[in-house]
Amino acid sequence: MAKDDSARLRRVVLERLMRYYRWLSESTFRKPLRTVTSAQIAEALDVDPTQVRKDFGAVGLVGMGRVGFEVCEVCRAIRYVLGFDQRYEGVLIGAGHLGSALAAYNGFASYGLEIVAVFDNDKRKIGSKVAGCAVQSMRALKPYIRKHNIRLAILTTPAEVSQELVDRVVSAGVKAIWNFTPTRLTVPPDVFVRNEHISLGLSEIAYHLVK
Amino acid sequence: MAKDDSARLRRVVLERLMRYYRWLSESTFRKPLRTVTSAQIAEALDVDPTQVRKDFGAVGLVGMGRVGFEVCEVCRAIRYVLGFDQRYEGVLIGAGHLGSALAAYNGFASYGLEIVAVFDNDKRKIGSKVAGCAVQSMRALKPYIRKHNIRLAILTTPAEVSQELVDRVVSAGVKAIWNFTPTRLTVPPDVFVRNEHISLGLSEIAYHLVK
DNA sequence: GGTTAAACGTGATAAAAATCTCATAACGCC
DNA sequence: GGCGTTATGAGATTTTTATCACGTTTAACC
Repeated sequence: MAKDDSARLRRVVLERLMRYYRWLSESTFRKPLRTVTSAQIAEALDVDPTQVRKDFGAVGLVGMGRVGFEVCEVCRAIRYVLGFDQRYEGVLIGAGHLGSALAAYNGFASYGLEIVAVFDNDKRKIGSKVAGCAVQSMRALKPYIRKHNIRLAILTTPAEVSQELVDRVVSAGVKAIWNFTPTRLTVPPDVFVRNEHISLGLSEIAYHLVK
Repeated sequence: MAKDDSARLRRVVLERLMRYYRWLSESTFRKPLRTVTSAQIAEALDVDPTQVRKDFGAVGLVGMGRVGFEVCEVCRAIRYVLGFDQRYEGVLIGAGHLGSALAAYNGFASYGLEIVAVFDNDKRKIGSKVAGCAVQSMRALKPYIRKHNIRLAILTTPAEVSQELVDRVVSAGVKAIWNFTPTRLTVPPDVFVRNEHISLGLSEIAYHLVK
């Protein structure tokens, strides 16, 4: 059973947990397994088996000798620790290509996230629908967040305006920002920012391609 | 001057170099600086000044006491090491939302990457234009790669078909894959894969939001 | 039931990454 | 030109992350 260990989990661990979870979900979908061993997971995901056991240990999972771990229990523990079962609502700021792509991606729901509103500055976009959400004017942003108690903002705007928008949503009560903008944001210490910079990937690609 | 050090640079270093480069490019755009100190960069990007100097040292940059580093020289060295000045062509596989977003992003050119063709399975999309490229049938994929000597494939297809597509493009000569699919790909050792999994970000977001 | 093989849990170890400390060098000022 | 200030560069240290090694547990098999 997942016991609540108060020690904060590190980012690398969270990401690995996510990968275990995804693999378990889809592999059980293909062929339901009752149990799984750390070696199987390690093999499939190209990590060390010890790593898997350590990570599982960190979220309170214990396996059985000779058998391994119960798949459904592992999934449950990860869902619990990562908070996938608690629904939370996010607003999407910026209805450009990337914003639309994110809004259209319907896989978020299974991780608890629901995108409930989309905002953009472009008058031509306002009123149009993006993945079921009517695009609203930026003026509506702050009131909306206040009213619906939104805690997550997903940012896909041009870099120039991102800091200003962040200040606004933070002052409205947002506690986490998923930043797809190539900008380092300044926020109060109680606000969490996750940066997602695709262009970082280019550094590695270009480097390996040119070598 | 950027001297060619044969030691392979690690991923973290490459990514930081990219961040330095981006910041330097845009900050010189705002207000041209002739020189910059490691402390200034560190301050702006929230890293340790020593780290900056170490990274610079790794690409052969030397600074001057009391002055710092010459901006244009730093930029040049990073461009050189990361290979931004060598143009390379990539094909985009999958013209969905994310694919369109990537194709439309015109920032890649300044890092050397040009997306020269787009492929999709969906008959309704074939022939339509995505960011200036006519979407082609998947059947044309392999011949195209062969003919134009393409070395990079950007993958934004559904997870189920990604491995099969990878096998095809690799057999056609592709040497690097930028994978936006939530799948671990198997490739020969001489092919480089960079995985870009947005859903990993969700693990951290959900965790922090729920805590 | 006892034996064996397979998998776990964990403390020790190694590797990698980040940070600290400080001697050295260069510019600006008098 | 000498002196103080400031930034670099490199070695030492710490922290984090990953891997190894091994004793323990548990199901399967005779």
